[in-house]
Amino acid sequence: MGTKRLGRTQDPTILVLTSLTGGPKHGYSLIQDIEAMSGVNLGPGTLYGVLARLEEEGLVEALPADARRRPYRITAHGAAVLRDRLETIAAVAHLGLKRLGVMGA
Amino acid sequence: MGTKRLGRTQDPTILVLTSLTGGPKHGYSLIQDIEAMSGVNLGPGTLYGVLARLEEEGLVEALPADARRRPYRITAHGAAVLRDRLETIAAVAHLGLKRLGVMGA
DNA sequence: TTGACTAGTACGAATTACGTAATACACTGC
DNA sequence: GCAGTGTATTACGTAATTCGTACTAGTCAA
Repeated sequence: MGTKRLGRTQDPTILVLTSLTGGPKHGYSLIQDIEAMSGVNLGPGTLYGVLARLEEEGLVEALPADARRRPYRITAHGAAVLRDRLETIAAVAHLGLKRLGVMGA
Repeated sequence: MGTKRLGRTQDPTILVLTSLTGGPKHGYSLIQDIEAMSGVNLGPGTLYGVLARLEEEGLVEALPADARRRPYRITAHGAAVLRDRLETIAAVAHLGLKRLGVMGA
């Protein structure tokens, strides 16, 4: 019951990067922020996996961590890549909403 | 050489459904339309896999096919689910672009 | 010291994405 | 008539990702 899930259509990568545009965050606080801004609840497996890949690709970087928190920040490169992606995504979403007859699209 | 790829961040499901809001299409023409509207080039494996899953979930339905083409149409349920999804996606994209300092966001 | 919340790690399982190859029809040019 | 190009789908294997659950551990309040 509940929400039929339509594939894996959460795009955790984009959600993480977008959340980080609001300032550096550590994993747990990313989970909360993403849930607040999108309703998507990422499990730890997903989140930390995404973070590791993003760091590997230089799209985010780790900041000095204390014992309990490992904060990350989006890099300039990450911001550029994200911007590109978001522009496409926004255009597609806008087109779709318009064709679905949603007002203000 | 091209776009460094950031994980699997293409969301073929959303792309297919959004393309179908422009009217029924068969697989091959979906590939072309999606490429035109988003720059994303879906291989046949991805496209037909997504279509099969969407049909199974009742988000799209097959129309009478001739020998060579199997057209699909988005269902009312599919449209409702998509609309929901696109609204979230648009909101996230808008927020991200705004925070990235993109004009007109 | 029990319980709730914060943080992150470990790990397996199931889905998905994605690419490549193969098949087949239609049409064009030579 | 046949080679080549474009349309259209199926088949298939693999690799990557997502996602859930369970576990560890520190902090803080009652």
